[in-house]
Formats: sequence, structure tokens, C-alpha cells
Amino acid sequence: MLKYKLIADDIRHKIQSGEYKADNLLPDQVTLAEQYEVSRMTVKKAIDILAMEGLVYRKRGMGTRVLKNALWNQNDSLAIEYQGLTVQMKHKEITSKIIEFKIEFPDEALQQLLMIKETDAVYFVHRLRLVDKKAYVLEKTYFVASIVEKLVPSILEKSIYRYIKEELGLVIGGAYRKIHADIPDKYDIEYLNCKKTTPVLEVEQVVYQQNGIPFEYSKSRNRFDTRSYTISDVIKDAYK
Amino acid sequence: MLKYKLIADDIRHKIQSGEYKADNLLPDQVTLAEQYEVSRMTVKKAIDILAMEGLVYRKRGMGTRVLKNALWNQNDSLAIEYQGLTVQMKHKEITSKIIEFKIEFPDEALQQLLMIKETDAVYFVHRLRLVDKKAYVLEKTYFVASIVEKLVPSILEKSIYRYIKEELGLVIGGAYRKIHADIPDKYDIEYLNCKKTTPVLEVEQVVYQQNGIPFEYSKSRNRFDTRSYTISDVIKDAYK
DNA sequence: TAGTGGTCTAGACCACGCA
DNA sequence: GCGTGGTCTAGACCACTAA
Repeated sequence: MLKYKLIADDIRHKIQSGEYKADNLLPDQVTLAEQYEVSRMTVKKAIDILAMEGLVYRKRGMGTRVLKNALWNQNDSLAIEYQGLTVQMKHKEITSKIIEFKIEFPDEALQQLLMIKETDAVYFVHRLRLVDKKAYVLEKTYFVASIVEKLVPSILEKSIYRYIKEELGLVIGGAYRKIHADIPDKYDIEYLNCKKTTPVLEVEQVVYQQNGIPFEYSKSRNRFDTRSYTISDVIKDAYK
Repeated sequence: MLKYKLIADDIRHKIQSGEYKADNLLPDQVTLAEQYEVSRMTVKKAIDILAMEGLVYRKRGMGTRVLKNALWNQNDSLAIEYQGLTVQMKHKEITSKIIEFKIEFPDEALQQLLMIKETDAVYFVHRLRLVDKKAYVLEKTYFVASIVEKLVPSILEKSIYRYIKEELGLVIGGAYRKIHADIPDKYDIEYLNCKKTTPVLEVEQVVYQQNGIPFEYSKSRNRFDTRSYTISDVIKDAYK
């Protein structure tokens, strides 16, 4: 394992366990370097990670201070979004009803979003996801067929993301998302128990791999009272 | 100026101008180090920045490649949210109508969100923001009075964020946001021209300083058809 | 002035992908 | 085996803060 990660993990642990208390100073970098028997650069790299996570705050001449809000910044809400419902809703029973599943060729808008040609086929999946047997979200997803190979209905009923990561070995690099409110369409009314006046929250996203190539475009729709979208972002002063 | 930032800026320029083309390799780190007459560590730090911005993708043994989507990742949508409407809507005329402005003591929920005591006063501001004289967003904002000092109505009519950053010298560290859809309330109907059935997009946020201390809690409400919220996030493989 | 974190160096070794 | 990027070192100098 990498030294700077081990050190970051160790310090993070000590913050969470209260050994380094909120609003107090961490030992200085020279001391930490001696403690862990590494060079000061390595200690700094470890503390860089903690700063990017929003756990500590540094200032020249002042030392490194544990932030008061170190605790409510731990949620990792950014990362969790990629793991799909199955992981987000641990300990709940997730099931899926497939409304439509087909292979087709992308229209112009989709070609742009997924950076593909009109001859590159895509899978289209329209699913209703249920949490503990109650309707939760409607998902329309387009996968690039040449990347997400051999998608079959039995996978769709379970966790697509588990398949993508574990079977296909795709590494996710990031996503671009757009969130808006909308008025319900006929599917929302039929499957999500919306009335004609019930607002809907829609999350639209393009997910791409670590090498920058997109593989998914999707739209997820929830009734307004069943979901919020949360974001915790830290401006990385060190890197801008 | 810092060397690694200058180098990052220079390479970013060359990507944007097309000197380093999408999907092509950058020169290797040793060569770049010679070109810029710095050590390899410094070059690597510059490339780290570009990788975090989603412009390039690196792999051991393979080199550093300019990403295809280098262009649509430039929007900086994360950062722009802190600058307030006045900066987001450049070249448009932003005005504000103050609906309510008072000083009060926080209830329990607000005390938790802003990490203050019940005896710490807060400013409450309820504004309608207009873009080119058309109603755009309703903002309810609570500022911690001990941090955002001397807030007076003449400031509220213009740009609060300009005041906070330039006059008070506050440095923003990050924000925690929650986005949801909602049904309109009486203010939405009165000021945003909503009907009783028009969905509303609400962005709720706590903004904190670089030292981790929050200074603002706010709720912004838009009619569903006037605003989307966009996010571009990159999983920073180097740092997790 | 002493002590802190930030930057930078010159060089070493390692892990990985490819021929 | 060669060339790539990733990690790590030991030490230097600088910028900032507080006493």
C-alpha cells in the first residue's frame, strides 16, 4: 500500500475517533514525518487528501486545524451516485420492472452526448425501480452497445452497475448531470402514482469512463416528495 | 507566480488552442521537465491539476492523453454557483426587490446548520431577483450576523456576494446543497407567476468559509421551466 | 525571531504496458 | 528491456503568523 494513503487513513481515523479533536491543531508536518518515519513531502501529500475531503484546514504559519464540520462532510454523496440504487439502498429490497428494452441507433442529440456515430448501436432500457416493493424511480437509460456488451434482461432486473463494474471491469471517471423539476408525463402518472399536478424531479446524466469515453446517458424521474439530490463540494484551494 | 500553475496554464492553453490535440499524447514528463526547465515533480504537479479538471488521462506505461471531452468539461459549474447571480448572468441586468429584511435569532434547525448558538443573531433576507426586469428566482437567505457584518438594504439591492468577498474579504471554502422539486407556495404564485400546479425547483445550501465555518444558509426557488442545476464531477483517482 | 506550511530540486526506485 | 507515469527521499528556500 502507498504510504501517503496509509497515513491519510490513519489521521482520518484519529479525527473520527476523537484523538484529534475538532478545532484543534494537528501535530506539525515535521513531527508527523518523524512519527511515521517518512519524508515531509509524503506527510504533506497525506494531509492534501484530508484537505480535499474537507476534514482539515491549513494555513502557512498557523498549522493544520481539524474542521468543526469534519463530520457532516463524510457522506461521500458525490461518489455514491455512481454505484446505482442497489448500493445506495443497502438493507432494502430493490426490484425492477422492465417497461421497455431494445437496441436502436442514436439520434443526433444522443450521438453528441455519447460521442458516437449514428451507426453505433445503443441499448435502450426503461425500468421502474421499486424499493421494498414500492415504486420509487423511473429510469430511461441508453448504453453504448460496443462498451456495455451483452446486456440481457436478466441483468436489468438486478444491478446493472454491478455488472458494469465487476463483469465488464469498466472504471468510472465521472459524470455530467443536469437536475430539473418537471411536470409529470404519462409514465409518471401510471407508474409513480403521480397526479397531473404532482411535480417530478428529473436527474439527467452522462457517465463516462476514466479514459474520458462516455458509456451511458440516462434520465431518472422521481416524485418530488420521494427524493432530494445532495451535493457536498469543497473548493480545492490547493489546486486552482 | 508558482511554477506548477504556470505550466498547467500553459499546457491548458495548448490544449484549448489545438496545439495538443484531443486523443493525442502529451510529451512525456521528462521531456516537459526539460522544456520548462523544472524538475519532473513540478511537471507532474501541473499535470495533476489538468487531470483533476478532466482535461487529460494518464496511465502508467501509456503516457498522458488529452481527453476527447476536454472541451465540455471546462464550464466550471461547481465554482460559479458561489459567485451569485450577478456574475453568472453577465451582460444581463440583475435587479432585486426586497420582500423582507430583518435580524432575528435562529431556531434549532438553523443553529445546527450554521453551527451557532441561539444567542447568535442572523440576518434574514427574502429577495426576488429579476433578470432583465423579468422575475427569475426567490431567495430566502440567513447570514450569520457576526460574520457578515453591517448588512444594509442598499447592499441587498445589488450583489451580496461582491460585498462578502471584496468588502469583507471572506474566502469561500465550499457548500453543501440539497436540490428538490416542490409544489408552489404563496410567494411563488405571487412573485414568480406560478399557477397552483406549476412545479418549482428549490436549491437549499449551506455555504462555509475556507476555515470551515458556515456563514450562510439559503433556499432559492425557480419555476421549473426557468432553471436547471448542472454538475460536472470528476472522480479524482489520484486522491482516493 | 522561531515555527509553521508551500514549493522545488535531483535523483532513486517501482509498477505498468508494450514490443 | 525500454519507456512511461507514480512514489518517495533529504534537503533547500520561501511566505506567512505569532510572540
